[in-house]
Amino acid sequence: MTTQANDAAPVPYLPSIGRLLGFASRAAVALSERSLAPHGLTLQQWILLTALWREDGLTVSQLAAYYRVSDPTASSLVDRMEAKGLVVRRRTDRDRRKVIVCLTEKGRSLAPLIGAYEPINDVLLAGFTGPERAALAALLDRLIANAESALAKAESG
Amino acid sequence: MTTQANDAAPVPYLPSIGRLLGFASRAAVALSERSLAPHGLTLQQWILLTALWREDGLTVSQLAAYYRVSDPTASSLVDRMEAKGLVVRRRTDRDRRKVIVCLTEKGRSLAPLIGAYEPINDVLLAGFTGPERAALAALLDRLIANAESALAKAESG
DNA sequence: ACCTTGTATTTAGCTTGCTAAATATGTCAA
DNA sequence: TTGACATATTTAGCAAGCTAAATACAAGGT
Repeated sequence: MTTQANDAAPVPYLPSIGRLLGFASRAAVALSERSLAPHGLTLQQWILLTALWREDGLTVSQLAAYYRVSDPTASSLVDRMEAKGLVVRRRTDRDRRKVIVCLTEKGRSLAPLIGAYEPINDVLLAGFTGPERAALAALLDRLIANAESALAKAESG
Repeated sequence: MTTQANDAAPVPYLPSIGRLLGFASRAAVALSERSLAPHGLTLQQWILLTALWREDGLTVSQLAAYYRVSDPTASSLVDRMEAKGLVVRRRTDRDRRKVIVCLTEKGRSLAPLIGAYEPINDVLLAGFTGPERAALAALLDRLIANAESALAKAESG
């Protein structure tokens, strides 16, 4: 991707929607990281913080569900956020299996960044009309539902 | 994500298009891996093979451009494909810096899988009309172009 | 010939995602 | 109460993405 003085014409793409989603997702992540890096956050850390800014003390598996990743993924994200001093883990007394994740003063102080998605959306969706933005979101929602139902079906069957 | 017996209502999502793309992309990857695993391929390996099936002997950076990933990422994908016996690396004589990636007999024998994206598309886009499929692809293309131009602009500026 | 600059790839080291398995705690029935 | 099962989290180990830096070769000017 970096060094490109190639003579040959590029191989054409197959019309695979999964590939397109991958390109779009990576590009969006790269753009988001660009805005968040000055604040010392990665996109994933920002995402978990948006949940905690609205409701502090969520459990690890609630955070995983919010971000739709596996529990181990959420757990290791929390590891790094704890190492950065953004959150602390606390065991609950009601159910000692559960670990709730609580904002530190430092984590809370970044709360104004909850609106950081807006300028990023504006760049990604530049030139999109209102109905086009709504259509894209709706189509993606349907695609996600299709994928998740297919995955769930294969699990049980 | 796995264990879900939570009492509390989930924290609502912010309308971040990047988040939505991430969900969609991960779900699509999971679904694709499901179809390819029986053939011993990951999605990423299948993607690079689709390029080689149509034009054998591409260089590492041509493969990186095709998949729109960094050169190191492509290089390590080729490492694993070589370890699996799907491809071999060969140094060119015209320019001894270049490494071309060539299919082995085993890699070539999987070529019928070049159509594997079709059933996956059908699952992801189940219930989508033809125009909706076209609209989604067009919107994603525009979003990708927006992101890449913003990234390129920031680099030079 | 030599020195600089550019190009192509790889190496090193990090984050993020996954599954499978380990650990710890809770729950319920016999 | 004890044993079996369920739930919540973490650990271990892997694949895939990135940037920065190392390596190796090419090309051009002096």
